[in-house]
Amino acid sequence: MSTSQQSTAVSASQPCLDCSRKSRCLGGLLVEGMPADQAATVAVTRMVVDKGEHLYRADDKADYLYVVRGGALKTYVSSIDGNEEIRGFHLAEEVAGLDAICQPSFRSSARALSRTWVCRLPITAVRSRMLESGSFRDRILANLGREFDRLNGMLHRERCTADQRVASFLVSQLKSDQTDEHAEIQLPMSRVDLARYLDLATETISRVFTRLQARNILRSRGAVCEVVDGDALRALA
Amino acid sequence: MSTSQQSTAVSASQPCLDCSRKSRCLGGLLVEGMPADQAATVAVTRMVVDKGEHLYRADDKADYLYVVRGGALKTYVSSIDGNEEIRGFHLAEEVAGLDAICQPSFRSSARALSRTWVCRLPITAVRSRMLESGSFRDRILANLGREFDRLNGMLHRERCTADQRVASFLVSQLKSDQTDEHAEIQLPMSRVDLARYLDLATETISRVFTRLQARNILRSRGAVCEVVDGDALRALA
DNA sequence: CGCGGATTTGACATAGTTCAATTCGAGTGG
DNA sequence: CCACTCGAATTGAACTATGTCAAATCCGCG
Repeated sequence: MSTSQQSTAVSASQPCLDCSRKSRCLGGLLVEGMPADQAATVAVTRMVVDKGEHLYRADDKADYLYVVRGGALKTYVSSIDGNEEIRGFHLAEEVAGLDAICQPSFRSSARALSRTWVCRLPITAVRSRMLESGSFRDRILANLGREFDRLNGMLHRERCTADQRVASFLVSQLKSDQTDEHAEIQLPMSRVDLARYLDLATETISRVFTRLQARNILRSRGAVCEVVDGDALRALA
Repeated sequence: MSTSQQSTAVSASQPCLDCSRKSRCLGGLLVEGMPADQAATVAVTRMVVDKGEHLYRADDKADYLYVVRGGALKTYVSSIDGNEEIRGFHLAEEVAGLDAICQPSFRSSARALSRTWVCRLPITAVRSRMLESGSFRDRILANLGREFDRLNGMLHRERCTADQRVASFLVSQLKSDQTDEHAEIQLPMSRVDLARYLDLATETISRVFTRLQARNILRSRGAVCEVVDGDALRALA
């Protein structure tokens, strides 16, 4: 992240109006095309969340959704035995809490994996804007659809072998702008969190990484993970 | 599409208007409060689907959603190796295809487990009605929320032991109107389909049933399944 | 009554877990 | 700059739940 200035500060004016990402970001689309006086009342807040801190917790009233500007989040539900079942990671540009648009409260908790910058959007504004702007409504519906796809993908992934789960996870982390060979992935989560996401033991994660490295598909040094043979990786998953 | 086996009885007038379930059913709510002439144009069709026939397939254009009147459906995605990953069963009163409201095409296929009666609702009508009627929009959002919950529940269930998966499935099949003890569940799906739903081998399903029977929690005779000790079953899950 | 698919049972194989021990690596302080 | 330290990651060895394959039994239906 290039942001040296950590702006917890609430901008005097609506922050999305002069945000550099307004054309791509949900916040920008929320105020796009609004009369200026209406846009000014949309209470979007920029926030910083320290590593390990919660953004929201399951059963909290779902008043806001969050767009990640930098850093990374995990969303999880705690099972009866106290373990975190991780349901998703959210990196820059991604939205967290959207599934709660249909519900009064969050069904999962969100916590920062590292210091994370987010924009907080009032759900009421989002809901009402859906009625005013067709393109905004479609954007939200598309996001919901992607959320369904993500959950369906998780269900599929968890019916695969450990190698396939890890491979398909890594493929999903490959940005499309990376040239196929020698792409470098910066994994923001610990092996423990990855294990809780893929429903494997951390030891198994570790063993799979070693195996992939032995087969010259991967080179992993801690959080950095260099994909040596992208095709082989994709073929696995 | 194998429409050949799908017999279609088109009622002369809009079928939801004088349907006995109109107060509970999505179809009824769709036309409720509409001016009579508008309601008449909403093209809801009653259909019968024979056992084994498809209602829709993955990648079909998602023009309709379906309310089950009687019988049972399964929705599934076929994985690369040709196996059906069953994503849900839909019994009477339930809705299938709703997740496609956000997408141009279905992401799963739906097939009848036995002769099944459904009402087919045009998605365009549903989408536009969402803009006109707040209560209808909320009903749809609530259904989408339940769909998210269902998928999250599946994710949780598949992180449990075989006994827990079966137990929690059986508990989910217990109707609330059944007195706790000696409730009888009529399972509409084969052991094979149940296995593909819970991601277990059919042999494992069978063994779990035998185990539960040995512990006097269950008594199963083929498709009929008598819950002898509901509390024990719930405690397992 | 007997056929054929569905279900159950048994014996064995194995992927992944668990527990324990070792190594790595990023901070920290001298 | 080098030793410490402490948690995270890796490796090893034994265990177990579930899968696989094969055989036996059940059950609905012509």
